[in-house]
Order: sequence, then structure tokens, then C-alpha cells
Amino acid sequence: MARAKAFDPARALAKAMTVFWRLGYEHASMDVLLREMGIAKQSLYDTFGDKRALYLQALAHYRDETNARTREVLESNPSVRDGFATLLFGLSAESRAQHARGCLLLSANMERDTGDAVIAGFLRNNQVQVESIFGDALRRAQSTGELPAQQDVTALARYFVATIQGMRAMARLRSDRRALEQIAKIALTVFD
Amino acid sequence: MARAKAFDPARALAKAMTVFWRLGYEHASMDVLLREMGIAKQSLYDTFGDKRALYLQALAHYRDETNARTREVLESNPSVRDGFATLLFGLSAESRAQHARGCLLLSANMERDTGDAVIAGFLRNNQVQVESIFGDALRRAQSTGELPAQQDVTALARYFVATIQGMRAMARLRSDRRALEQIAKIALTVFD
DNA sequence: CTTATTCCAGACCATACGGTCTGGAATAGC
DNA sequence: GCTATTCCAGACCGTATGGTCTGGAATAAG
Repeated sequence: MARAKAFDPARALAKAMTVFWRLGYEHASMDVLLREMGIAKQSLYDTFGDKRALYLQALAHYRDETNARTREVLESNPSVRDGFATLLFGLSAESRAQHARGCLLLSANMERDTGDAVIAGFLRNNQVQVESIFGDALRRAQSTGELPAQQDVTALARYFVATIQGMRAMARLRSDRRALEQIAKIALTVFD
Repeated sequence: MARAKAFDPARALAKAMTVFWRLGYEHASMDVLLREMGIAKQSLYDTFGDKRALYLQALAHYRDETNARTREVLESNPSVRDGFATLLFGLSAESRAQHARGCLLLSANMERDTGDAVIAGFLRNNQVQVESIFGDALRRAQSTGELPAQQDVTALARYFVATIQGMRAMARLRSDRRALEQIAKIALTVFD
């Protein structure tokens, strides 16, 4: 009946994600989005809806990719402490450009309007997910005796969430690997 | 020669600061600023320059107030650990509205354009100041034996900077006093 | 009183933005 | 080949924004 789509929506969305990641929602103009996605305005509105809808889909895409990756890191390391160390030192070793763009979801939280219930709900939900990923790993650590059994796992999971966000905020301002590694080292002392 | 200013520039700046604090730079429209500052457009441009100049002055005002207050808290507590505890638990106990607006300088860092060298420079300079305030307190802790002498003070100062920013980011998303206090408690274990 | 400066209110302007619409070409299925 | 859908390019529109300008009233110093 009709002509097939000439571009890959998934690739276009991935491109849009990188634009929002680099520039934030407001600074990512439709102009730049269209240019980097390599599609025409009409196609964007047909496929993704409006700018905000595209943004929300980009956030979801980012969340899925990132959370899968961190879960993988934590599960592939035999020692849970090594898993968190990999995450924290990996973050520290990112390039200046990576530090500048930081975490898309942290930026979304900071730049969102306070009354934006949709994005707030999305981010809260994600935080629960991340805390669950961290919690699973920390419980595993308890079962192997790497962590004392009476440790409050959810508290510790939240602690790591906060620590990572703090490191990300700091890295955005000054990409200083040494300084970040110092922080990571101190944070990891909770395993001692 | 001329009519005297009918409003207090310092009060007007303080008002502008609260607007930027609550709404961020971009969402703070001239309309809202003028209304809350209680002055006319012309007076604002005569007194402060343009919107960006007003913003920078608001950032400086915030920095001065905040840093003086934290220094005071750290110096008024006999135990340095108690000083940091006061800061962290105080942050945790803030109202939902306070958590929502968060820290003006953290917001400035997150919402700024990556290439904005002026704001970046200002914020980097402030971070050095805060690290110095924390460092002074931590060195005092070393001199009293509250902290081991071989501890890396600047690393620990940075660690607290990052922790506070992480807690602020988390509080903005969900104003949960209990969760924040759990994090604070874990962070304070560096004194053990 | 005169003059210079500041105040406020509001008109006015240029720009940038998100979003819609038009039109013409390409391509899939019937 | 016809039709429906998708593609792209670009014109077009409404709105919001920061910033400037005008004008008239108020008030300080000389």
C-alpha cells in the first residue's frame, strides 16, 4: 500500500539521545536534532510525536542501555566490591567530553521543571530500578560474607546512587581523573 | 543633582537570587524577576546590566551567604565530625520546597552550556573555596586526633563536596528525609 | 526654580523556537 | 498503472523572550 520507512527509527532515536545527552532538552533545538538524526521534520513528527515525546523516548532508551550495562558489570565481577570499583573508576576515567555530558537522567532531573510530574515519575521509577540493581549485588555480597549481614542494603544502595551522582556533577565541572579516583576510593571503604 | 534610588539594590538582588534559585536561569523570565524584585525594567537594566549579569551577581551573593554559613557551622561545632553531621542532617531535614530548589550553584553547573567559560570558571573557583573550608575543618580534626594524620585531607574534602551534591540531586527528585539521613550516616563513617 | 537623574508603565522590536502546512518526488501493494 | 503512504525541502505561523525606547512623574542638588 505504502512506501516503507527509509530510515531506521531505532538509529534515529539513538542519535536523538546523544543530542539531548550533549545539549540538554532546551538547548537541543529541533534544527540540531533533525540535522543529526538525518531525517526531515515531517518524519520526526510522524514517527515520534513532538519534541517532548522524543525526549521521553530518548530517556527510556538511555535508561535501558545504561541499567543493562551496570547490571552486567556488577554480575560479571566475582567480587561485588570489584564490581562497584569498576563502575566508579570507570566513571573517573571517562574523557573530558564524556564528563561534560555526564548522565542524561541526572541532567533531566536537574533541568526539569519542579512541577513536571511525568518526568519526575519516570526518574523516580528509574531510581528504584537502579537501587534494585545495586541492592541485588549487595545482597549477593552479604551471602558470600563479603558484607556483614546486618548492613542495611537499601541504605547502601542509595549511598552509591548519591555518590555516583555527586561524582558526575563534579566531573562535569572539572574533568579530573585523580580527584575522582580519590573520591571513589573513599566511597569504596564501606566494604571494609 | 539627581533623585536617589528608591529601592535597595541589595534587597532586589536577594530577591532575584531566590527567583533563579527556584526556577533556574532559563525559566526565570524577566517578567517574573521584575515582579518579584518589585522594580521596573529600566531600573533593572540600569542597576544590574542585563539578565546574565544579574544572574552572575546572584550566584556570587549565594556563594558568599552559603559559604559563610557552612564555615560558621563547622567552626562552631567542637567536634569536626559533629560539624559535618550538622551539615548533612540539616540538608536531610530541609522542606520539600527547599529540596526542590536544591543548591543554586549545583543547578548552575548542570544547566550551563558546556562551553560557558565564565560560569565554569566561577563555579570552579567556588569549589576550591568550599574544599578549602572543608579542608580547614579536617586539618583541625587531625590536630586534635579526631582524624588520623596520614589521611588525605583534600581527598576527604572533595569526597564531602561530591556527597553533598549527590544528596542534593537525590533530594530534588524525592524529598525523603529518612533516605537522606541513611546516606549521611554512611558518609560520616569516614570519621571512624 | 532649574536641572539632572531616577522612577515606573508600557509600547515596541528583533530573534528564536516549536509546530503546522504545502508541494513534489519516491516507492510499496493492489 | 493507480493509490496510498512516506520521504524531503522549505515556507509559514504563533508565541515567548530578552532587550530597547518613549514619555511622564518624582525628587535630589545647586
